[in-house]
Amino acid sequence: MEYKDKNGLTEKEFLAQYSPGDYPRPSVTVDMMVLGPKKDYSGLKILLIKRGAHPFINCWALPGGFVHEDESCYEAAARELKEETGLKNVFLEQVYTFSKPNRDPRTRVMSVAYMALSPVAPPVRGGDDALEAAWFDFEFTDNMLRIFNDDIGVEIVYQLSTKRFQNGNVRYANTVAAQKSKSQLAFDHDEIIVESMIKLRREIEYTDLPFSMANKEFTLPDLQVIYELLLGHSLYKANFRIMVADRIEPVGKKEKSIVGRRMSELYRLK
Amino acid sequence: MEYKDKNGLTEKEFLAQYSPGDYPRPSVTVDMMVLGPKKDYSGLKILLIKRGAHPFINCWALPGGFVHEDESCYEAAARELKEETGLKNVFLEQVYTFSKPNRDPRTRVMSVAYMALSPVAPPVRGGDDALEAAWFDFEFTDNMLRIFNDDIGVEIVYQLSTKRFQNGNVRYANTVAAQKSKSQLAFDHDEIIVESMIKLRREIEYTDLPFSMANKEFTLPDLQVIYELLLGHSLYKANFRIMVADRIEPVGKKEKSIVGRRMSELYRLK
DNA sequence: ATAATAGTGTCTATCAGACATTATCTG
DNA sequence: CAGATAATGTCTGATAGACACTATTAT
Repeated sequence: MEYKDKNGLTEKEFLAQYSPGDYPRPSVTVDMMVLGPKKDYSGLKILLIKRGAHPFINCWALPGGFVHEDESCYEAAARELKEETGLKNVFLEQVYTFSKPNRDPRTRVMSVAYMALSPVAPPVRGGDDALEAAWFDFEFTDNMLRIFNDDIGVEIVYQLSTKRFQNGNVRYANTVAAQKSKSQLAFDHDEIIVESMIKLRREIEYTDLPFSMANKEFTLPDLQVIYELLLGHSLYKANFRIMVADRIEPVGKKEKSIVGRRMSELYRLK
Repeated sequence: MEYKDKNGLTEKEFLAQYSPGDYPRPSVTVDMMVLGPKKDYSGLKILLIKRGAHPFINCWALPGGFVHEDESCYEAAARELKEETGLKNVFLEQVYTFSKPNRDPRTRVMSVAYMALSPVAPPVRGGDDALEAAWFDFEFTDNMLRIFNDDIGVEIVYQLSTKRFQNGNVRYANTVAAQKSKSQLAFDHDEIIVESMIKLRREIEYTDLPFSMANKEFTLPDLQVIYELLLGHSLYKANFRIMVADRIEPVGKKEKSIVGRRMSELYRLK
């Protein structure tokens, strides 16, 4: 058990004398695609931060920050998310690690991308703070990524197209974004959004992920709209209900009567 | 376009004077699960490296190494793979980034995990080199991960079980490994293998990934065996052929006659 | 009653899973 | 032709997709 190395040291002795070498070490950040529904479920919102420093000064960027020494990437993402929005205990999942040597013009910075899905899009600090944050309308179709906020007059548009790649002896298609508006997202944050959306839509097939954007108690019409917003296409009501039937249970209450006519049942996730 | 920051600098001026701050920066490595078929397709092999230094001295570990300053993680993984095995242009894909602060007892080291699938398991340097490498038999079932090499008398076994997690308001199950043999894998490499296999099996559903373990020209019985090895269960021949029918095209040759009776057609990926 | 949305019934084409049969090769 | 593997045929039950219908509420 107590092996010694070529210098005659045990593991304990080795670790006591170890000092990290002078390998060049990259900075590591987490960046997050944070999505929440509009209050009336008429669309999705994405959280962006306005950069106040070079590079990409005055560009909008995904929220994120450096990973501290004593925390995992997940913990860093959860911390940043809470600092920015107050949100905690929301769905938060690693997507991909972006590491092209020149993705940040300052120095070597790798970014571990996360996606977060929240049942709400709570107010964020806006106006003339040092760090300006805002929720933007978010549209992701087959050939277009459109992020805009009419209140502050910003529109960021990317055209999406598929490009063929080869990996081993297998070819496959990948989605790439091309800037179409005057404004752009900072760094490679367009790529982060594209990868996150692809992963998100794939995971909807075999997880309960859309439930994380619903309230604890929800109506089936609302849940269906969330599915439709995330998937980007509409669903047949009857088929949708069959699909989720064995994952939900009725609460026994009905929603508070709105302007509408018939009241819908409230359900919760089993 | 030419915005200046709070110090009155343009982006160009800012970058010229920029020096990376003294944030603590982690070391970043890539680690790879490299799988190849046995020559007779009777099983899978995994490539491991014997550690010659603390920590985990004399333990077997996934191949990998530090990401250099001028390369992406993908490039680092491809370089390490070629150095170790001579393999290039094989299927290579990022799996997950492991970042628990204490996953390496020396210092902060994050690992970006990759998986590689090769059509062959070429000889590697073994014996008494400083860096000893070897292919191990690889078995991954619902409840067991078993890695062994009878030539060198090593067996590493983990029991697999499912543990429930919560993410946002969604619960889901995850696979965890518990060491069952005297020998173990170094670091959290058991977790890396588990995550890689889960991702691999999921991706078989919607990609041509198993073709990357077949030769350019292959017979359908061979391709089916590869599918079965990767998925971990057997398939019905007729159903399998229907499933892959529209992705393959006949070469017009038959395989060189082996001991068997009828010769099978050769196909290639469309 | 009417308008509007909530919720259910049911048909069909497709497909995964299962098993049975035919075809082709060697000795 | 006997033995072995390659390749194809076909039945069945489940299910995704589509559309039509009934139910419940406020005014």
